[in-house]
Amino acid sequence: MSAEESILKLVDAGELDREDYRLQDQVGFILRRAHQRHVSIFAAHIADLTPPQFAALAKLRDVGETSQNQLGQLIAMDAATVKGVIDRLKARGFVELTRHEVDKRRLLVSLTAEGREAVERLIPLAQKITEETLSPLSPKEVATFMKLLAKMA
Amino acid sequence: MSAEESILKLVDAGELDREDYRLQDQVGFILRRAHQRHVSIFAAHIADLTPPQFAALAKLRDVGETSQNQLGQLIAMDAATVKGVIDRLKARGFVELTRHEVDKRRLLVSLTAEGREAVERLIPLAQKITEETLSPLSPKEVATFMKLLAKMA
DNA sequence: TTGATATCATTTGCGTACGAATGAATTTTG
DNA sequence: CAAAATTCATTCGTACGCAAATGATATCAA
Repeated sequence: MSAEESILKLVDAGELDREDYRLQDQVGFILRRAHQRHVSIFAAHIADLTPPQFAALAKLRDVGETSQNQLGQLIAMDAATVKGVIDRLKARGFVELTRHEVDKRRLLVSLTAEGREAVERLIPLAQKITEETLSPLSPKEVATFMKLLAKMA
Repeated sequence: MSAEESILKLVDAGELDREDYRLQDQVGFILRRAHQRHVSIFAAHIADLTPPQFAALAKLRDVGETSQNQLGQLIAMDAATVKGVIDRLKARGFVELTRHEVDKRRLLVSLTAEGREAVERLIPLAQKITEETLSPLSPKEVATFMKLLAKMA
């Protein structure tokens, strides 16, 4: 008896319980695996920086000086997480922190020269990472996938 | 001048550096956000269990008793991660651990009655979670998206 | 059979990720 | 203006996620 037939038999018998929910078919599960795969590809190309750390640097390159909180919003990290990421980048000399002159609550983050040099150098690698992550898909599939993924996120 | 024109001007001037890599367009970044969103939806429906914990329970329901390592492979978790997840499920009384009689290295994991009751009760909620995660997409888009996501993961 | 290899589990260390609580500074509002 | 509400940053606690090292057990091969 094939797997198909086996399932149909269970349906008939009203014993589908074990068949109607397959973990490996759920978006959440596959999303998690896709993300894991990406992180692994990232690490293979950029060993000394994590994706969140690179995201912070790349975004700082775009927007220049911002507060820690605002940077967090731009790269989808809550305040507690962003703090850790920025702390580590600061320890490496990639960013520097200054208090906002007017609003003394704010902590302004900006790239150091070294930080800027690092992002510029890494961006070509980041493009390769994106490419490799999407490599199982054809160009047309990539376009479709990115559109739908963005719609969902 | 529109943003488009502004970019074109930069291209002409050979100053495209800041425009040719946009973090928010990279798969890795969007994948991370999509995953975050899913986890958040999950938590809203199932507050007392994390997605990895539920994954372990759901898979144990499918396969019955397995070793910790093998379970890890089935749910895409390395040995160190799986240990923590199983420890917490054990502390809650959802799984029980026994040494393999023949191969004394192996630690067999299986659902307790309480664990089984919990999964069965939660599966309908998990289905809702999948639904809600995919809700920004039309049924046709869902089919396309799931196919491509699986291909990529 | 024994010595090399492989497998299973555990531990350590580091880095996200986020809820909740706290305190300082700012803004809103009565 | 003064009290209430909000914002920014920090800290604590919990939970993945993975690399690397370790120890116990099994398997393979000379």
